[in-house]
Amino acid sequence: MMLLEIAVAAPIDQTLTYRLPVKISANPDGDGTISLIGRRVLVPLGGRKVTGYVLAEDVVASGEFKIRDIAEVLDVKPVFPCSLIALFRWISNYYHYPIGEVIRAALPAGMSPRSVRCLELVDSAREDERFLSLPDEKWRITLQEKGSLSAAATKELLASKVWKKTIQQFIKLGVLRLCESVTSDGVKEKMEVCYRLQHWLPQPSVDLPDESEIFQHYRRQLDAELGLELKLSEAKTLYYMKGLEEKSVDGTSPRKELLELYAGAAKGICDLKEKRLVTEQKKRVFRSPLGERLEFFPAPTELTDEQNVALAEIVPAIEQGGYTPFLLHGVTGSGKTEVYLQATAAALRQGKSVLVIVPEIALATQLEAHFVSRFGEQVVLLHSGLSASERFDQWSLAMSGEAKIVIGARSAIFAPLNDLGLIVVDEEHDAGLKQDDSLRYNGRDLAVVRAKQQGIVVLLASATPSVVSYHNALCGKYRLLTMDNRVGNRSLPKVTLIDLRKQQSSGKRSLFRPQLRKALEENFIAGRQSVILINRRGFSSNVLCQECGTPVQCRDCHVTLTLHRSTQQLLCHYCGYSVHEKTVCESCGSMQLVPVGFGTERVETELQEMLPLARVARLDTDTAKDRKAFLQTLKLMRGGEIDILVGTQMVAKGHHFPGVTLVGVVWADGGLAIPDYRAAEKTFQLITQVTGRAGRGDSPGEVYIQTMRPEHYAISLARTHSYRHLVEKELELRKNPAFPPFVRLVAIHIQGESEQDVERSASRIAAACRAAVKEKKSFVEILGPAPSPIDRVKKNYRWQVMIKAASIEILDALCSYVRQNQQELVSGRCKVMLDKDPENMM
DNA sequence: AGCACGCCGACT
DNA sequence: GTCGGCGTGCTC
Repeated sequence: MMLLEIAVAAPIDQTLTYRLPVKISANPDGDGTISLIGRRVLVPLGGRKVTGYVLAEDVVASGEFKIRDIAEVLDVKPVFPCSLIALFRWISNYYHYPIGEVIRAALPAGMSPRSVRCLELVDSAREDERFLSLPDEKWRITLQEKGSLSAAATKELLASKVWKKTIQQFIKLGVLRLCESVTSDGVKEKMEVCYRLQHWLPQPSVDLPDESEIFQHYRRQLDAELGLELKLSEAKTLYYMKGLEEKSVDGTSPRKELLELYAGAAKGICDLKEKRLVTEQKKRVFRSPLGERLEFFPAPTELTDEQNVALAEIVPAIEQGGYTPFLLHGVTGSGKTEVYLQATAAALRQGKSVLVIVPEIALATQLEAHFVSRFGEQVVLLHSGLSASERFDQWSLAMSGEAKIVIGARSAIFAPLNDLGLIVVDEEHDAGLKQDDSLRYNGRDLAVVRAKQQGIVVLLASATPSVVSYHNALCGKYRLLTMDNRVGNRSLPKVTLIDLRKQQSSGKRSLFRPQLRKALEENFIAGRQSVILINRRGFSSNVLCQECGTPVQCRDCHVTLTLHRSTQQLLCHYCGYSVHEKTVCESCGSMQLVPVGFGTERVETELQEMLPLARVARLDTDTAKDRKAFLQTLKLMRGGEIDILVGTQMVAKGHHFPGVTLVGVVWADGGLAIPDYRAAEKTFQLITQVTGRAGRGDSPGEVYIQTMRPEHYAISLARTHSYRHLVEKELELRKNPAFPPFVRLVAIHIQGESEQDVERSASRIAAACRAAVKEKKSFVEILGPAPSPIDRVKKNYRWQVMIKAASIEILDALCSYVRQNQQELVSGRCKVMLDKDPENMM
């Protein structure tokens, strides 16, 4: 009797114990030694069946509960390697999320079936008068016509007050019945019918000039050897099969291809099967996600000195094995990709596999081209943009070891690679690495945890590392690698600041000051490309001093206040501090405080008016919704078919646009006004990243930055590319009031349809936390409750409580406390979500 | 999450 | 006096 530790796909914190009954064989193929760990099972839970993930075998039951039998073993081999189990447990514990849900989120969608109930009309009761006399409701007609209802329809019906009772009566009468069935996965391995020749056909001894001679040869041969009389169609089929077999790896001919060559094969195959000359088998096929040919990138003939220095540290670490975290700070254009490629090659030489995490699909596609150019077929792409079946295929390739390199967005951190030797995280500072719904994990942090657990090298890289990561490097937690120079000794672009506060003298007010306008015109005439960045973050309602450009800040929190017109208040979304909207500027005393913000399209329109002949394209959240269109725009830009690309942060990310020589930023300080303690850090990163788009080709780049606050350190330091000064300044500022890396944060989000319930719940949670930490000696602070910066989403009101603590233990204790007492703390139907290390403060 | 068990209002 | 509402609490 074997007991198993199983994580069920339900919100239960603990793992459960189930028995593997003797009648269920774990290994239907007869091999009794293969473990169940990492495989999926179907288990009874309460009154239904759900997917369970086997985490351990031969466990000891505590005897506290009755142990039920597994209903079914769903896989013949593991779907995730056992090395990931420790990561799943860590995540469950760290992010306070049920372990089964963690695994469900980690696996490709559609791999966690559950049982559903369908209402059926009992056949013998088809003519039941009581049933037939029911009103002509849709469900009754469907039942009569099809005999059964879909799971969704059944659920809806049983939830309705009007019909529940009637249905139950008919079930009692034996007219209707509820049938339990397991939802089909949706994602299945795609199988293909293949044929295999059972009799070896010798090549014709002499070169036979035409096909009909070959057919005759086959017929004579088989007649002589086996006494079989072949029809012409059979001989022809054999001939084409032989051709296909020679091309295939495993000596089989796919039915589809065979029929394309020779339609008569449909009949021929049937006859050949009867004669036992051909057998049929089903084979896995893999659907290629590569829509089109990838660009080829040749390997460089030599590396830069800095690349060599970095690799001289990374490669030995990979060869020796053991947990070694690196932070690679390499300016834009310094050739970080080549470092990833060389490091990957080193890991592959050790027989290890490699995981590459990027913040965004578009970047994955770009990196993929580099990796495929160097390593060919061993590379797979794993990201949410793939269809469920494509994702499943890529997953299987990684699991089976056929793919050695996985490139993907944050969820690829769960890639089922065995023998991992290296994890690379590109653009490690990017907020896109943080998942901001349901399980709120940070892909970069998980990369470090996975590397630590598996004792391998992790390489975090960025032109603008996050302040927290850089601080870790300064403290010695990470090994710091620096690349300060661009490949080919190209200089970083010259950055010019344009002060927006200086009044425009003449005529119509434009979003572009003369200097930028002139540069754009000249660049267009010279046939070169430009990029214009609009900092979308500046579009929320902030109040800015017209005289000095300073936004109104919170007294305690070092974040910008948000304008609430309805209440005429300026409100802090961290702690709830508020002032009347008519206030004075703290830095200059001016009363000239005005709300800011302008429309995105206006930038595009104005550019088009300015340069009617220019091909202008826009890249923002609106236009990026369609992934294909988004990638198409990037491709057009890369191919030089767009003159000016306008966009939000998206245009700034590590895209390689070789023809861009001019970059303009419409309003650089817009992002400084967002209510986020990292506003300055993010603004600096954005400007630096977009600046890096200029002058990557042969011509040196120019950058024009329009700003209300040229003297603000985030902007002035970006002008001089002074990353290290920015870090120093930020670290100084974050000591008081304390923010990461000096404290840890958790945001507790409360949302629900009733504003009152949400507010009351938030207050109770905050009060309970305050009471719980009264005695604590080490630093802990509870901020709020306060409405979330975006305080109403889809009919839901949102509030938040923020907890700052010096020790992670206190933070975790509070999280557990809130979760355990949720029932008492939360009123009505409010949802509570814990966000550890929050990235997006909105 | 589902689903069962369990305690208070509108009906026969 | 019953039926049935949906509030708490468990699921190996």
